[in-house]
Parts: sequence; C-alpha cells; structure tokens
Amino acid sequence: MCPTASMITIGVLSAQTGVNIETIRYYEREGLLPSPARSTGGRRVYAEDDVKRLRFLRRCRELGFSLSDARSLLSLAERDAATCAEVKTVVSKHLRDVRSKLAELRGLETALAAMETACPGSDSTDCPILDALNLATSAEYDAAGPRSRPA
Amino acid sequence: MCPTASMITIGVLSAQTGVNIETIRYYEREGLLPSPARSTGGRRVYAEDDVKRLRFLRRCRELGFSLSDARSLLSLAERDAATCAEVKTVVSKHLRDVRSKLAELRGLETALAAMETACPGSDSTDCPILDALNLATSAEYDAAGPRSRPA
DNA sequence: CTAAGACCTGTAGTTACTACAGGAGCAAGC
DNA sequence: GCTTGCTCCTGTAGTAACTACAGGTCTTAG
Repeated sequence: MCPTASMITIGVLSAQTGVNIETIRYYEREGLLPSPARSTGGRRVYAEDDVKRLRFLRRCRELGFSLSDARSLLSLAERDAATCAEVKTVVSKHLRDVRSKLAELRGLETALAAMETACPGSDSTDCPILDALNLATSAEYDAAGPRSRPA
Repeated sequence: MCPTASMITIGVLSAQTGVNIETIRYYEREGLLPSPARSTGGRRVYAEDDVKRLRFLRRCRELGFSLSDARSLLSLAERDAATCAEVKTVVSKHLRDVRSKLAELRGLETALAAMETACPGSDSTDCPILDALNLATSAEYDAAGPRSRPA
C-alpha cells in the first residue's frame, strides 16, 4: 500500500488486461473481483493476483461464457481441489448452448440469403421480401409451438 | 366497436399471432402497433389489420431483425410505394450481421470443442481447461486490438 | 349476486456492460 | 503556493426486448 511507482491502480489494471475501467468496477460490485485495498486517498490498489483473475475473466467472456459461468469457473480455478469433471460440466453445457445458437443462426442465414436472392433490388414496388414476411402461414406458426386456438 | 362475439381482444390477438399479451402492449408503447380502439370498459379492441401487422412483426423477429429494423420494414410494407431496393438494403445489412455473428460463434465452437476434448473430465485436479483459461497470452490479447501498454 | 377470469396501468427486473454528472486526489509546471 | 490536467471516486441512468409482477377494474358464467 506504500505508493511506489509500480502501484497497480485501476488504470494500470485496465491497460494490463484490456478490460474497461468501468467494467472492472462493475465486476467488483458483482463480486467477481474482490474489493481491493485502498490508498490513503481512497483509490483502488490492486495486487498481481488481481491481474491474473481479471485476465481469467476476460478469457471466459471472450469464449462467450456468461458472468455467472465465469464466476463458477473462477471459483473452481481458485479452489485448488477443483476436479476436471466439475470444470468440464460448465464447458460442455456452454458448448451445447453455442451449438444450438449456431444452428439457429444457420437457419436465419439460409432464410435471409434466399430473400436477398429473390429480391431484384429494383424500383419495383412489388417486393418478394415483403411478400414473404406477410406470408405468415399457420403451418409455420404451428411449427413454432402448439397453442390453443379459439374457433 | 359494438361488442360482438367475434371482437378481437388482446387475448384473441395474442392467440392468433402467438405473441405474448405483455409484448403486444409493449409494441404499442414503442409505437410498433397503433393504439387500438377501446371498448366502453376501456379494453383494447383490434381490427383485422392489426393481426396482419403483428404477424408481420413476429416474422421479422423470428428472422432476427431488431425491433428498429422491424419498424422500418413494417412502414415500408404499409407504404405502398416501397421499392425493392429499400427493402433489400435492410435485409442485406442484417444478413451481413448474421454472417459475422455466425463466424464468431464458429470460432467459439472450435475453441470450446478443443477444450472439451482436451479435458478428461476425471477427478484430476490439474485441468487443461483451467490451464487454457489462465494462459492469457499477450499474443492473443494483442490480436483482439492493439493498445498502448505501460513498460 | 358472486366468483373466476380477462383485462387495465405502472413499475421493476433481466444481461453485461457503458456513459455520464459532479466531485476529489495527485503530479508537474510556473 | 497555485493552477492545470489527469486519474480516480460514487452513484445513477441508459441500452434491447421483453417479462413479471402488484394492485386494481371489467365481464361473464353459474
């Protein structure tokens, strides 16, 4: 806590991890990072471990883990006795989510590409895209999930 | 506005379009649906056109358009003189977004699948996934975007 | 007449930040 | 000593697109 030249302020932490200053404070509020020591002036003073923790969190976010998952993974990483099985559970679940999102997006891509191809993009006022959007067939509607319908 | 048996209340509209009642009211607040007529008791009474409009909006959302895009598309659809070119612009931009998201997710999928494969999922306390998450190489960090670094 | 159900308004919660406003500490130059 | 400019502080509000109440009113079937 002695104010040396190498003191890790929030700005330094941000620069060393690539995480926005406001985001760092947000993570602290959310309990993802421990409350750091403070200088006499009330400023946050971080330790080397905090740099590691924050880098870990950043990696998790880059891989698309939720903050909740990141929290779990971090606590597993900090607890020495974390087993592979515990960690793998989190990763596998996320992978399933990613794959399902991927499938969904692939479907969108196909549909949108078909629309783009069908549309001449001219001055015509009869656009096949608008036609497609108006064609909400009940078949497709039912496919999205059955629901009671009044007669 | 005479209360006949076939009056389209918000519940009926919801059932006919598959859009949640609260969402319908939300769309009205956001100006995506016009404020409907009201019954003497103050309840919303919709016309057939509203069913079409809401179905149109639902299709847009299913295709991943933002509400803002949906608003544009709807106003193009309602204005008879909409040209193909105008409509196609919106679709093409969205398609680009979808493709970029798709590329990102494919990258995530690859990375996560590699992690899953590398991890035995056993009782071992030395997990390759945690190792990977701790290995925030500066090379990868730089790849995400150059930034001034303090010495 | 009454109880259940549909509906009303208005507000708050969700995710993961980001963007202020308004103020205070801190280092350097004059 | 004083000012200038930077970093930092707290606290609040905004983002997207809903969803979920709370607490009340209207309507209808029995």
